[in-house]
Amino acid sequence: MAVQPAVLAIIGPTAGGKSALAMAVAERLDGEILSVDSMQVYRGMDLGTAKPSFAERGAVRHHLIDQVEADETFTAARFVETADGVIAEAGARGVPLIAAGGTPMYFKALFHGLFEGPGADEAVRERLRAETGEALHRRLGEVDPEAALRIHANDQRRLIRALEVFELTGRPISELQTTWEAPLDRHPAVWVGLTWDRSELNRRINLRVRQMVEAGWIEETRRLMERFGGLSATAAEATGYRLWIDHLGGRIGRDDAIEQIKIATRRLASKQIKWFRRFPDVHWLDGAAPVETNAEAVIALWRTARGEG
RNA sequence: ACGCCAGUAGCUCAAUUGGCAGAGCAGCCGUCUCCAAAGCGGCAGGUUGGGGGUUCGAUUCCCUCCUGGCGUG
Repeated sequence: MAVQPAVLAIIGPTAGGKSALAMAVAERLDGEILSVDSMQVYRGMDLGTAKPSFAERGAVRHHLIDQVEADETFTAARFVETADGVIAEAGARGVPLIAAGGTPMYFKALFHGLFEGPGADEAVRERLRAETGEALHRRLGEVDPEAALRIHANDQRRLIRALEVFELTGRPISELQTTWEAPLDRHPAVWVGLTWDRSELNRRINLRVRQMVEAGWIEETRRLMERFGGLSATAAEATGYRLWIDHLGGRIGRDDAIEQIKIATRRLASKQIKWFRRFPDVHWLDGAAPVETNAEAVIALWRTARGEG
């Protein structure tokens, strides 16, 4: 007998209606939502990350939102650890869990697993960061030729990680990394994706960016800056916040910032689409269809997979 | 109307005294295993505003027209 899925995964590009669909499905299945989003984990970064409202969070329980302060660091590994706990606990209660979000890396890590290895070591990284990419690449070539072949000499971030793993374990990273070609089966799940016509999605992105600004995104950034003085390196990677920090510092005009945010968001959507379309066994639905229609289709898939015909 | 400045890739700009027209950003493709809304690699992109002239050779010098900006009337 096949394993009954305990998770319903909803993937798709930003501004594509994942949250609305997840809400609709969660309400009908009496389920809870697991946010698979690398930026909604930061407290106070609400408007810019399109975080669900307090009303929505009151109606349906959300997990993996507001995990740390905006001046702290959050990682894929920490996401997996926390999400594993949420899935186990919801499973024990018999509650359906809807994993929805736009961070492909987190989906990969959660359902495929990260390799067993050492975590980040800031001291080691700091030391390696001082070296040139060429020096790092040469050194990696000596201890792990296979990884050196894959990682470009300019890709300092990955060179540092590979050398960090070698220093900490004495084993090459290429030997430790498990294959990501296998099915995404760490947690049995039903996979649903939303597809979009690109120009239609771009229209939605432009509209949403404008709405976020009108809702007070710049003020939100100002509050974070007053509170922390700056965002952590990871939090600052969120689209938009860095532009607003520059805007508040008088380095860029409001309209220019908005334009750049629209561009960055379009690029984000493009990258998400490219990652997600390689995920196996996804039931793709038209994102432009009414939420009710898609919710019904998703619930039907879910019931079938669970043998609840 | 006259004078000055500018016009080069979708955008912002480069191009030694005339010598194969380049870069950043955007776009497209790819990559991604503890920072991933990040990072990295690649590709494509032009009748140099139009027309004429000088020259072996013009984005560059000359003439003319067009467009935009500034100044004076």
